[in-house]
Amino acid sequence: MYKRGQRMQAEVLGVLRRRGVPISAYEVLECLREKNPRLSPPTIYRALAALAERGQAHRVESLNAFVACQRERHHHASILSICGDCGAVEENISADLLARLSSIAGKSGFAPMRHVIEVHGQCGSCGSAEERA
Amino acid sequence: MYKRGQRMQAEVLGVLRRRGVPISAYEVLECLREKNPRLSPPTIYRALAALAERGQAHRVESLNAFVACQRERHHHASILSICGDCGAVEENISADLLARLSSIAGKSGFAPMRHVIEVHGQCGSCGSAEERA
DNA sequence: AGTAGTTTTGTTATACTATAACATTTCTCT
DNA sequence: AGAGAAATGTTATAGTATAACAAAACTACT
Repeated sequence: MYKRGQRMQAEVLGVLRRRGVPISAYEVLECLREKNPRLSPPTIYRALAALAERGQAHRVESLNAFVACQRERHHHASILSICGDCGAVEENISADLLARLSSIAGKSGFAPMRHVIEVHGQCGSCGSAEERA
Repeated sequence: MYKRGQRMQAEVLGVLRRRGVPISAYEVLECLREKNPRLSPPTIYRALAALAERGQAHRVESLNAFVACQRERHHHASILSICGDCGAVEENISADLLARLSSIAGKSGFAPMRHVIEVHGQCGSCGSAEERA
């Protein structure tokens, strides 16, 4: 039986880390149900929300999925590069790009609060694998 | 009764334009059902997919919603600034930012195909409205 | 320790988003 | 006109997310 709070969040983060690629909240749920069949969606979503808030996991908006943070805990917006072939995600941070983005968005008085930057494409290894074929 | 294809897409685009702010596929559906109660989700999703493909509408990934393109039809990635207060969206295009983003993502051999850039915050008018209060 | 009040977590149910699969219609070409 | 291809309509269901309330745990105070 699970303890609460931090413990649940640690379990969820563990699943995200083991998988490496973004997975849906329901995939997390299935994994953890193997040990505790009574778990329900809100429990998972709450843990995911807490992890995302603390920067330990990120929600991938364009996939409706979640992934463990690859860097140390941070509160900067990530640039997520998502491979459509293998699902791998690479995480980058660029204060410069963020500043430019804020400046573009802010031209007409807009005050940015949260940045969503996701790039879909093909990762290096899938690209070279395709070349060889 | 509606004719097919282009006609349906025009109806959907009309709804998106009248609303101005991003709305869900189901909100579009409800609007159009006033005239044709037999419409179903796949019809709307197909029209939205066609519009998005041609750059006449954009999917807002972080809202699971759709909005009419504010500029002339284009195939560049948009920078969408989304006001959390009023829901208004402003659309910007910056080849420079896109190039920088591609370069960051491409550092490790990643080949970008589609860019998702969304900024949540507060728009100019909601900001000044708040000041006055 | 007891207990009233607050916050967190568990539970149930349901709402919202999206698409698979197949039937029907329309189009195009001969 | 009729065969084949493409687009659309229809039914059903899969997948994502949260509202609302119940129960448990924690806190601060006596």
